[in-house]
Amino acid sequence: MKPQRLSPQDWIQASFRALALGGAQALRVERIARDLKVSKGSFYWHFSDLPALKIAMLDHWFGQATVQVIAQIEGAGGPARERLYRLLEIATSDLAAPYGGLSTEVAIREWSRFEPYAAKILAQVDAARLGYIAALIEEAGGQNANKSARLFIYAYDGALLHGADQHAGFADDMSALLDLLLPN
Amino acid sequence: MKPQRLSPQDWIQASFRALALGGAQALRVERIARDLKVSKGSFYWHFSDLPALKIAMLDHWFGQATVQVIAQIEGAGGPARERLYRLLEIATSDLAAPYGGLSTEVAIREWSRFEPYAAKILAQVDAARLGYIAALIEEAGGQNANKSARLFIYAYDGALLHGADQHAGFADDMSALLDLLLPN
DNA sequence: GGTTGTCCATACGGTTGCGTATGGTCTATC
DNA sequence: GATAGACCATACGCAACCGTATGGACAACC
Repeated sequence: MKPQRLSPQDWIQASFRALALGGAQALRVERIARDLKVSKGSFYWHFSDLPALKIAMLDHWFGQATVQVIAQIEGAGGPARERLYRLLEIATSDLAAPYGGLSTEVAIREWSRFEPYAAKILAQVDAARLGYIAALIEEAGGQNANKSARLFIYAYDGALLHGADQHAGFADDMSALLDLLLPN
Repeated sequence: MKPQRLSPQDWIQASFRALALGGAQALRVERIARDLKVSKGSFYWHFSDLPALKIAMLDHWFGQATVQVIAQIEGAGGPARERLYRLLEIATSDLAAPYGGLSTEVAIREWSRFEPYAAKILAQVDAARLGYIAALIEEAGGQNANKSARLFIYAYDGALLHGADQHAGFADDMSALLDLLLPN
């Protein structure tokens, strides 16, 4: 074993692992350091303190959770209805949350209940997603695009909260809802 | 001020306040003791340790979250569709969560992600609710009662997760979904 | 091959929280 | 009004964690 040589990105990645596995409460310097087989002297070299790491995590997640997903869907093109289903595919895969699966989503949402900056970032992500989905629904000819988009997002996040993404039938349930919301 | 004289129930109630305000992470002996203007010597008289308090909380919540609500609805009677809307009313009021509003629900759901006993109780609550709602939907003539009940619960809990219960239009959104799920 | 800067280990003081031990106070009961 | 039990305060040891201070290891560079 040669001596570890870490970057801030390594710390951010390990922190997302800890977040997904143990929730926001697991974001502790010494715990993540142990996971990286390194002392916390390393951490305080790369970051000024724990809040700085959290800000870096949230800023990183912001790009991951909105810009990248939307760009991926829009890049492929196709009619709105098809793009909605593709959104579903991407969301139900773990592409949108590379650091520990969909539980990252839920963890950040809990996190945001008591950490103002997390709440701020999450509000931006939610607004971006809502606007994008509402636009897709409207383009697909759905009625009450905003309300439908809200319901869809609520159901999706509620299913995540229930851990339904680990059950079979999750994708079926979501596409059934989409069929209800779009003109048959 | 005469000297405090507390019961285990007082501790449980104060603990639910702490849970709703600060999440599962706020369930600390000394914090709740401060809230009760009492030292932790009192706590360890009424409970053996912190896990014992948590178990008492969850057992208490179990009755509150299922039995009482269902009994209240069934007691009033009426056709299934009407009972579903009454369920909505009760759920959107704070009757189902007397210790700090709907955020108790969300807090327990976070809590259950890392506390096995909380997960066990929550699973029982979820199963009871799902069965009850599915039965109501079926009685009201809805198709795919189980899937519809799942979607309804997902959307409801997702809305709670988003804090939508504090926005106007929450009840409207939910009843709109119910209209989609029931035969028009 | 000495110097400089990057990256990490170790040791320290301070805080917070758990659970225990011990003693105090109030109440009921006789 | 003395006694027993219920209820609480205080003080202690222990562990986890934060942030800082200081020094060591290693590579690059001249």
